Amino acid sequence: MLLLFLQEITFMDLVDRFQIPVLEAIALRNPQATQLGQRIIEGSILLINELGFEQFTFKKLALSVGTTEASVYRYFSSKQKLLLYLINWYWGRLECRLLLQTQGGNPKERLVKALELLLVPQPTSLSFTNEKRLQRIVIHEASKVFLTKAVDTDHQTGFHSIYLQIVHYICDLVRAYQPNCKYPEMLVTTLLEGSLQQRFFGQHLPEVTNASEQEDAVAVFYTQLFFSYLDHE
Amino acid sequence: MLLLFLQEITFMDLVDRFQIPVLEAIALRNPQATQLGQRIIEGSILLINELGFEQFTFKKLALSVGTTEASVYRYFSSKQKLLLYLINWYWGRLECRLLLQTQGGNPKERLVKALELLLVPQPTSLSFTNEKRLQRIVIHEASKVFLTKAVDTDHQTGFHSIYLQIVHYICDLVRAYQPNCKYPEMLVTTLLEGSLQQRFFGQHLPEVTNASEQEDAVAVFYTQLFFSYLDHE
DNA sequence: TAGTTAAGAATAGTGTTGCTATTATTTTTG
DNA sequence: CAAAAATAATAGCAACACTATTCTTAACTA
Repeated sequence: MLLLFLQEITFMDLVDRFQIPVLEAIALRNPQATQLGQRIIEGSILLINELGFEQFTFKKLALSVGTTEASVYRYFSSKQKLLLYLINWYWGRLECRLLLQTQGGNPKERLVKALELLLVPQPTSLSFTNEKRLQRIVIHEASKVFLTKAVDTDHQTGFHSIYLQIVHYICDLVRAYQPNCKYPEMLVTTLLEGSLQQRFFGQHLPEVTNASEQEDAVAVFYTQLFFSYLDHE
Repeated sequence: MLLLFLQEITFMDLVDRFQIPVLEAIALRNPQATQLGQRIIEGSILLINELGFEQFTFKKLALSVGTTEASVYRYFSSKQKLLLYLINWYWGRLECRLLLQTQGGNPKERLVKALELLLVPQPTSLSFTNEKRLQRIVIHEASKVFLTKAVDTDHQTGFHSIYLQIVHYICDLVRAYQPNCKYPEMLVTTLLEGSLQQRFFGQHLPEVTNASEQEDAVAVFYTQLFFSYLDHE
């Protein structure tokens, strides 16, 4: 019991302290290393949530965390980079959980665990409200790091490498479970992106989803979809 | 043979002349009704393709079609509205095709036809290159009409009604085929949005999709996914 | 046919955004 | 403690989204 408790602490710690090399390439300085940097991250999560990414500016951010626009530019060369940083932070923690929590068991069990981690919002040691806000940003803004003129150069620079790793890792689990699967990548990204989109629809266009009907509708639907496709052949 | 030819012409005509009430609410004036309006539409398709929506401005558009920024604002109150117009134009023509081409047959046949219309790019009477460009805009920019702070008011105003109608129509086909299906809306939007996203990945992040492997991979995958889910229960 | 109206276009703005160069201040470290 | 490095503040610029106002031309009408 005590051991379990200690493991819990250690695990939370691991996920949060997990070093993500990509993040250092995205930011000009490491914002976690200074007090101002941390205020910038905290403040940006609050403000992007409040205003939406389009209305969010470094000037407004600077005002809200008590600094100047130019100082924010010393950490991030653009607001797009800041968003990329936040999104990668989120994916980085998901990847960490995936690697730690899908080690044991047979292929099916590992897949089921992976789907749970993807589809069910996970608790963290971040403050509850901050975690909710970051999830809201992922749901509302994550696609915007792809849907930009800079995708190709961002991709070349490796800014999306964590996302690629996650997709690749789950595809390997899929192939271990069902070696005949012809389109594992499509299946996995359909799940990843689709589940986020359904949560967006649930909040804003409830007519085109069933996400608002039950708490776990998204997880249930995509798990069924996933395995009925894999078990069909 | 002659009759078939005439029918072809009439059909093309129908799709293109199809009146879309939403479009009139989105634009300040009907751009199809004046020569300048048509140049604005044509020019915006070219320029959004070239620059991406973020870099696209009314000033650049005005320059490229030989008018002034203020004149463009007499047709569209913002560049977001112009994008909404283009995307709704695309959905409008898809809806028209759906209504015309999925009338006969049993539920299964109607569903198969509907999926084909959704998943396989359709020829039109627009110039081939212009049609390609509009499809590229839908793939790269369509989500941006949802992912904005104005979703809720846009939705209330009915700016997304064509999209809702399409989803609703196909959901009815799904229910006719498989009355027990618990999550038809999720299934249909997963297909609609997923297929666009896979084409985006195919062009920019080929590692996370199988869309680039064969010409028809997207259509094949989503058709399989769709029916293995519906036939599973 | 002269007069009224309205659509269309041009001019010239306003306020905001994204970003940078420069200078000043604080903190770190040899 | 002094030099170097990190951090912050000032001020500014070009571009952007959008608007108010005026001018021009075409269309209808008495």
